Amino acid sequence: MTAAVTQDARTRVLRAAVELFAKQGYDGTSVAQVISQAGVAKGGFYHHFTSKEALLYEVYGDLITRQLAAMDAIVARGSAPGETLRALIADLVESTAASAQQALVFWREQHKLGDERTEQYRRARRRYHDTVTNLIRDGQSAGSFAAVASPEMVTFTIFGVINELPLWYRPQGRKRPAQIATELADFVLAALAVPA
Amino acid sequence: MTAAVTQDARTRVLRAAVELFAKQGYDGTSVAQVISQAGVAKGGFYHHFTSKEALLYEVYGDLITRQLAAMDAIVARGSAPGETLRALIADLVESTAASAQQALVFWREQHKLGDERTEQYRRARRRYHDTVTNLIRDGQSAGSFAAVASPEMVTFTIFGVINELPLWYRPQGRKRPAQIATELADFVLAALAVPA
DNA sequence: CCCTATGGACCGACCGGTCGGTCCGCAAGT
DNA sequence: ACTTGCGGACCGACCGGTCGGTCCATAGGG
Repeated sequence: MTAAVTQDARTRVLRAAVELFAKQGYDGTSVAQVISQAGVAKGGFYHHFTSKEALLYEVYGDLITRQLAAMDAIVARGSAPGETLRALIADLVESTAASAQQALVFWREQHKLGDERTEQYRRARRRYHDTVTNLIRDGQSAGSFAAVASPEMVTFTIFGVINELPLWYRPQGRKRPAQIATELADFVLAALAVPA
Repeated sequence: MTAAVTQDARTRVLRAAVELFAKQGYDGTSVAQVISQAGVAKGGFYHHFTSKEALLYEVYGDLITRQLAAMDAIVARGSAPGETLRALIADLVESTAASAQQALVFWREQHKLGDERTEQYRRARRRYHDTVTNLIRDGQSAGSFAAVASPEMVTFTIFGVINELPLWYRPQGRKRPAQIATELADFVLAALAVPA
């Protein structure tokens, strides 16, 4: 409501955490560093977050939720396999590039996700993974895609590039996210193209 | 020579470190955990290693060196681009699968590589990367490969899957490393195939 | 006045690393 | 063949400092 002249403490903490976790890793970042960069005292931090771990969950939960919602919307269109795959790649690449730091933190720290609360993030990613695999498998069965490799291998390849994108993508770089997405989709669809 | 009934302490420490770093991350693993699993006391550890960081360097240095040497040998054969690319993929996949934990540790902790000593690991990976990129670029110029995507994008894709292989590869799984390598090479070469 | 938001002193546990010392295989001295 | 001395492998108590987390005082809007 009140348009705060500076962001509220909670938001500042979240932003500082994303930046520091991306740069130094979760275990390599102390709560003291986070609150110092956010301009908040210890008490203020623990007023908003129950623990350092809770902070980590919040950092990567948001991106995954958005990507999953976008996936559902794209699949719901019911387009041809090739078109659907292209749209999925485009959204994944662009949302990952737009939130590269969150994506990097999730990717690097996902092995810390062990408890009940975070298992759902794993399941979310798993669902995304399975959806793409099924899309490719169905496309191959229907003859829209060539059976040049197993659906699993193709899926691992697609997610492999995208998951590592935060490591090499630079917002100031030559290539815009849309162009990266196009190139990747071209590459994948060329491999899956059925011989004329 | 003397087939030690138990490995020497140094080797046990190294093995324990790889395992724990892969499971919990470098910062998430204490020296106390490493020495406990290795069955060595604190003093014994610091007799063999100057610091915890030095231990990390040793854990991932060896694999990179071997992969780079294999790459040089393959390139030196001077085979056709397609054949060379297939051989590089095969070696990368198989060596990564065989040393999945080291590969995982390197990939997850590479952002910690900042000092002089470790910069060489970065350069080694960079050289591997550039070699593949040039191979694809030359192949495209010569007409052996289709210009379906930029050489950089193709390279990122290949290394993307392979770097994430430790996350999903299971030695007891259905697919042998050689089969994974074949599938991946088939996929990549299908995309790069020039239309007949 | 109470309730939410915040500050900062403070806590015990644990961190990476040090240090003085023990143990033992082995080669030289006799 | 027995003794002596030495050097490297290894031990575990201990260090200062930092960790994540707690607690209470306080400020200020309703």
